[in-house]
Amino acid sequence: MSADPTVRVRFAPSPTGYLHVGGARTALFNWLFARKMKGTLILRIEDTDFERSTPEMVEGIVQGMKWLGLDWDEGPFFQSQRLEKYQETAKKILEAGQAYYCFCTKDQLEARRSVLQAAGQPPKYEGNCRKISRVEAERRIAGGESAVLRFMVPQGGVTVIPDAVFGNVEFANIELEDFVLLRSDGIPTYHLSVVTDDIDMRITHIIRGADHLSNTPKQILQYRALNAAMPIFAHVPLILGPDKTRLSKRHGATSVIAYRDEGIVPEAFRNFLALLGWTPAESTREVMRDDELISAFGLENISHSNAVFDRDKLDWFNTEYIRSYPAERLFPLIEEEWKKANIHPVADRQWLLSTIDLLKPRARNLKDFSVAFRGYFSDDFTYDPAAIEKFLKDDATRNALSDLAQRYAALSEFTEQNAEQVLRDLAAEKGVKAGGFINGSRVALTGQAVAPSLFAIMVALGREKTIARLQAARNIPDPPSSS
RNA sequence: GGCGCUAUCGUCUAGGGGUUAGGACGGAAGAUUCUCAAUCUUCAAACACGGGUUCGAUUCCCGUUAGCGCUACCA
Repeated sequence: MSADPTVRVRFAPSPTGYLHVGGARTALFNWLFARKMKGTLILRIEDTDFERSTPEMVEGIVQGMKWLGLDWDEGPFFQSQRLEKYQETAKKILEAGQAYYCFCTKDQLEARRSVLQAAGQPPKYEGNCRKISRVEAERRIAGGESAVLRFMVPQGGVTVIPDAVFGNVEFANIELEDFVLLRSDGIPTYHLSVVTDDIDMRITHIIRGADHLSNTPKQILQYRALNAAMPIFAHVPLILGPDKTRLSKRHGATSVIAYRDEGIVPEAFRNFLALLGWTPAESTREVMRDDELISAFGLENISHSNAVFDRDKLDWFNTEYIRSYPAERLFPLIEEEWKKANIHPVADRQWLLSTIDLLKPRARNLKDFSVAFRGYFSDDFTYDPAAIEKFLKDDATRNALSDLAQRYAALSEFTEQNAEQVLRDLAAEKGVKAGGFINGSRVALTGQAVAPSLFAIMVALGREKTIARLQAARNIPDPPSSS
């Protein structure tokens, strides 16, 4: 598929207060498609359910999209501010003879539904008010009765959805009920507002979750009634939790922003999300940058089946990105983590950058730089009890580290080579393996058993801190004996 | 219940009438001995079930089962 600047797509979330994972993936696919085609991405907030929507809730969605680096070209538009448009469309459908007023009350409808259900019938609205003529309906409305406007679904035939991912999907019209277009207070339902806006905004491709597939015939019917050009539909499978049910709070974080707070790099999250339900036609490599993702993207390679959100794989992507990022790029993200952890490194930027480079091959998460690697950036760090247990529990080693510290103090030049030589000489004199001192020193210096090469650490920390921490090893409390 | 969608290792997936059914994450084992959550090597692990069609089905068709979705004056 080649660039087509007339392509117009939209991401149309309802304002729930945050951008959830499924929504983010839909937004991402729309974004990838728009960027690939050099088309236009529109952000539209579907806030016609006033009871559940507030303007502030949009902030969470915008924040999530910004974090993910998904920019849009038009909007955000708010459906709550376009109410007249929906009334106009409703009127057109009414004029076309494809809608009618319904005076049934909620209670009546509910009662009828339960009767039908009890009788084993599909609980759909039976169209009782179809027989009320328009003049009579208008007279009753003028008389103060409240009514909804329903679409008049054909009572036979099939509506087929030409879907770019699922192919042709057919629905028998008889299965559809005469759905509500306008509520009794004049507010449109979703079915009316999407169609109105998608036509008005000249949307060419509707890329959205597969949960909308079954609703699509209702929308196609409206396009026909309005004699409007049909967009291309592309329904993308849903994202499931590990138990294969729809992803929800039960499964952990559903808000995209929570992943930022958990130390995930945005590009890693985006890469992971892109590959959930889509695979590039010919690629074996999974770590893909923006431009690769964009040029490889296509509706035709979207999967037909739902995908389970795999946290382990996300963490792997995160590791890959942290490792491959230059320290410069990691720096602002890590600074955020330091701030949150109350770490204020006193060092010049160059030192910080090179230390980040030293550490990043072993990082899996941005939080590592403020937790496991805390000792590199702050003197206020703790010792991992398991590390002490493993490498630094006997007094002989601890005392030897003090000797080592003294020799380092006497050294004319403190380099990796010299530091190693001194340590190995000391071990030889004491008739023990150097490894014991190396591992013990590592724990004394960083509090961790997992770390880069010891002598690189020493030089990074500098002679002063190295000596101080080696000497402090004697005073490290023994780990609480655990069973 | 009705309608729709889906079904390849635990997970994401490639593949497709004849293949040792491929890759990635995760898992296991080994190497390294300056640690490992690093690195390298190796291994285990899948075509849901039943019928067709066919010389031959994991692949095509039908059914069953299961999962998911929709079935509102929610979106």
